[in-house]
Amino acid sequence: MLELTQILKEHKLKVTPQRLCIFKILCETTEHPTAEAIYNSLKNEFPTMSLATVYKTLDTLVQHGLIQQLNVGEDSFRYDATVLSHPHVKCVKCGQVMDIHNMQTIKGLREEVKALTHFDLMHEQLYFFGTCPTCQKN
Amino acid sequence: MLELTQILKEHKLKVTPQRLCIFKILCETTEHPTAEAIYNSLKNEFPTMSLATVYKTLDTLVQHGLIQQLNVGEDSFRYDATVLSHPHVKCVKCGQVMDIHNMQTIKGLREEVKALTHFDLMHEQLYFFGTCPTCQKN
DNA sequence: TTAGATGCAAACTTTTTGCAACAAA
DNA sequence: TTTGTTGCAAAAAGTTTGCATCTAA
Repeated sequence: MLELTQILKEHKLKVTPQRLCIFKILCETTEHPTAEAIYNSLKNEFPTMSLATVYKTLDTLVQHGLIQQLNVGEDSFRYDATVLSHPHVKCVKCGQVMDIHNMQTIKGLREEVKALTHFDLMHEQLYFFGTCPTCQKN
Repeated sequence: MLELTQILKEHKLKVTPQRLCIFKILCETTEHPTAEAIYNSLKNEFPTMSLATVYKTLDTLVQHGLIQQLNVGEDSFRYDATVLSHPHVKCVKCGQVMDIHNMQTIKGLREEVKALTHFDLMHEQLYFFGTCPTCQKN
């Protein structure tokens, strides 16, 4: 928590309990929650917290590069505290979204895209869809 | 147009002027339009066309695997008549979304994801972001 | 003290739904 | 004739905005 306070200060953001708590939730979960999900897991601790504040805070954190916004083909956005670009895989049965880290083949992929399109690439969003090991058994 | 009629019939879909026209627009463009954009380009020719019909038609076509829905991190969905899975690249300056075909490195990517996650993979959505050659010059 | 954040309600955007009239097969 | 489609309006869902109050610095 002290560390998160520090990070917010470094970005010249006022350190409020609401911000800290939203940021903390994102850092501690691997579930890539939506704004609504974050709001629901917070409103016990912060009964006066409003969904608008969640959205404003998430927007602020995205603007400062502290979290990233995901778009997994759903009707709402998800958020991820891991800013380093990494692919995600979503289970079409249970709906969970998982990170995939340490991919070796991405570098080659980027190079091929660059060669084919002549774009000056900045970042990418890679989403895979299928059935997770648990759902495969059922 | 005859060909599109044929395709709709093969899927046991009633062939209406609205459906044909929406399907045709998607087949002829490379711009990955949104529902709204399709509606706008149609309402001169079909003054009674409603946006709800566009959405219903797009949904029907997606369900039958005749088009695919894209989610390029925007607030609305785009649609693509090329069903074969292929990556897309979006210019962060001018906003255009382009197809990338004939990627050689995707197969290796899929295999690595499969090995790392043990998911039974079905499809993927790969989006790259950067500056297009035209915008680089400006 | 002051710049900026919160929280409520209202607005806005995109997409979906209900249903009566209509058109393709 | 029957089954499914269209088109309107209303609703739903997600997100943003305006503004008065409040709070961190």
